[in-house]
Amino acid sequence: MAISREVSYRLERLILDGGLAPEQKIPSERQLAARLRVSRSVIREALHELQGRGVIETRHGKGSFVSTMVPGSGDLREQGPLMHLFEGHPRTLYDLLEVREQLEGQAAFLAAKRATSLDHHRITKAYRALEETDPLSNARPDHGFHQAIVEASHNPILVHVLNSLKNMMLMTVQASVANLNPRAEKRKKIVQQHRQLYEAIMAGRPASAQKVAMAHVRFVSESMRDMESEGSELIRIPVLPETAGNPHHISG
Amino acid sequence: MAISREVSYRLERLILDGGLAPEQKIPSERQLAARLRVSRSVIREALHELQGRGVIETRHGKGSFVSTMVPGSGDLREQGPLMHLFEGHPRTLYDLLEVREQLEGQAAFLAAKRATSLDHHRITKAYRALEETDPLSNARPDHGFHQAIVEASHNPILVHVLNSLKNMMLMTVQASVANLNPRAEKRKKIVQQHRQLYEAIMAGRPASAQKVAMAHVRFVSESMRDMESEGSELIRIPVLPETAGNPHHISG
DNA sequence: AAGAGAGCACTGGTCAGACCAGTTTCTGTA
DNA sequence: TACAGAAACTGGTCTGACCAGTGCTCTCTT
Repeated sequence: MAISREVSYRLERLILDGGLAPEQKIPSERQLAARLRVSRSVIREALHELQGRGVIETRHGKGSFVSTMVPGSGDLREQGPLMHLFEGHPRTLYDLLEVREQLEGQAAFLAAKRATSLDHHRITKAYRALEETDPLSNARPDHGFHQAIVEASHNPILVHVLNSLKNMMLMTVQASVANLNPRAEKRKKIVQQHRQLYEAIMAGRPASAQKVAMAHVRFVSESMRDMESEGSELIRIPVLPETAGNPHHISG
Repeated sequence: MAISREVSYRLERLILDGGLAPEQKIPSERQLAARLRVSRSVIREALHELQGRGVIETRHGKGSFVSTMVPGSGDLREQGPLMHLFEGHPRTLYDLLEVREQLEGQAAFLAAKRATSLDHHRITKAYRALEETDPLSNARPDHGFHQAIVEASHNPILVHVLNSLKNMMLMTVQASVANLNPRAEKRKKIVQQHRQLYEAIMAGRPASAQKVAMAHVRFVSESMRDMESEGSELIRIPVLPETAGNPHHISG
């Protein structure tokens, strides 16, 4: 599928499911481009599509805003501003991961319990792709692997919620960056966890799969914390006025 | 006005005013750009807008074509993205509860761990209201109690996700009904679970709180299954949107 | 002559970088 | 202190390049 279409879907889901309130400002085109790792053209085309659907409105020099009348958002509207959570607060990322730990664990549990032979096939395929790819160059296989597991849970609600959370994570800078900047020794541990998770699910050991999956997310979370506390060269997109730097040079 | 907007209007008018019939191919992007004397970017953005409005469809390598479906004639994009999940309603409810079991458990766990004295106060107040109300006449205190616990988790993401799930549940018929139609003996068990949950949180026993909360959701789920298999009459009541969680005092 | 295949000429899709045009914020002066 | 101007944002447009599907055509083989 075309990337711009994917992007527009993701943004729409984020807006409709993620509780972004009307009149809420969404990140600038350049920020979105950097975070989603696509060119600005793609972002602009996706935004124009959402504009056509009436999901957002754009004002020259100001930004793009969630439309006041978003169809189907009636129930989530009164959630109040959730967007401010994304603006530079690293805390939110860990809140996200805290929830994800639980849900990824459940997904693994259910996958080990319910996976059909077709699921097994898909998961295996994704796992092989994961093994044979240089993690530094491409994070896609990692996503594919986890996605296959989540879908093997055969719980559409779970799939949907985890998808929303993943989209939210993409809005934070650190998440993406950290995904691509694993230390060697940490990378090794992650590979091991992936293998354990794979084996537990294929062997049909729910409790074990759950435990490994939860440990995996927790490990990722802690790794990010480490990198952060080390004051390593985390690239921060300054949404807050206090850290006014230049938002360039994000792409990897 | 923005040029791309003008272009999309002109094209739409051209199509709708009879110039172009459904399934008819419209000129290529490069041709349009040359003819209207604008860059291809502008054309692409305008086309994406029309795509969002459902006026045209685009196929890679072939071109753009007028949609068979005319805009404005009530079509698919009315319903929110969540609603399609409820098409086969019965199963979805249990998927929902499956996820809730996990997250309510986590919320209870975190609440027992992180609740401040203010949280304790709120939870106690909600619990007292719960005790003193006839559950058959009003389900509000039940919501309030759980809401207070979730907010005491101090994880805004968790609060948000559980709120969304609760809103989803309210859209299913059975959920509301079952909430109001508990058998006497089941009601007794639920009261007991509430008490255990309350005590575990106030005493700061995370593991215990989690266990009880999960058992509670699971019990509710199983009760619904029982009622369903008994073939009891499902009273169809309209969903009341006001019970949707109030965004107040989400501690920060 | 008939068929298969390679190549080419389209189509849309993505990218990079530059510059223009509004808006907001910071800053140095009067 | 107040105000005007300079940054530093925002979206809007342009250019030119290249990638990726599609389908026609022409040639070479059989």
